[in-house]
Amino acid sequence: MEFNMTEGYCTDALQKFKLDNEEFLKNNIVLSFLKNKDHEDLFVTAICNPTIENEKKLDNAFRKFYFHIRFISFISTAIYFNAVNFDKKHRKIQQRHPLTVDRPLGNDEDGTFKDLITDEKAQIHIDHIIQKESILDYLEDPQLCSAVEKLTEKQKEIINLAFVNGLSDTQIGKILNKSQQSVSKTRKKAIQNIIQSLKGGENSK
DNA sequence: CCTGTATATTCAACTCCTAA
DNA sequence: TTAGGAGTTGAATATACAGG
Repeated sequence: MEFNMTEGYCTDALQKFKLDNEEFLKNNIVLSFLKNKDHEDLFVTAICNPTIENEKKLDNAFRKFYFHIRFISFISTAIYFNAVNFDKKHRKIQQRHPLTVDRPLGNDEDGTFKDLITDEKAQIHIDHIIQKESILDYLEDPQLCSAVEKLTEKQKEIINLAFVNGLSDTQIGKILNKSQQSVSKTRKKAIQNIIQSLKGGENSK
């Protein structure tokens, strides 16, 4: 670390400081701070003329500089993790809702990608549609429908079995391979969530 | 009153997701 | 990367109620 010694009048003081604070002057933040000409001047002045005012000026300059560094570091970390989270979320959505395959194949060929794919899971079984009743089929109130739609898949499944099929907690537990207590709790939680949603809807009016 | 059944509650442990 | 919140679970226990 070489200081600006054009002042010349306190070379000894600066040399002494350098010797006494070797480790301190190797610190990256300190080095970075002193790279700025104004900071270096403040630093040299504070050593050559160590009045309270000069030290205060140096302190304030360092505080500002340090805040700036921390702020940039925070923003940079936040951007990084947001990017990671966004990527994770995006991949997940893509996994859950595969991209449309309706795009034309191009290359002068007729048809789309879906014409080339046979996916058993994508087959629509009319029996399933007819048999699989949902509680939503029985609800007319849009707010209530929206509240039910907000529930987790587990909660919706249990609500359906309990209120559409009229099964007991124990029976539902057997079907879903869960304990009766677990079913009871999830059902109750679902109802609480519905009430909460409805209350929220009312408040927002 | 006792017993059996259904349901509710409490607690600790766990996973998953989100925000920082 | 990590802390914290929400959701879920099973075990243990409590409560309600019908029937003998």
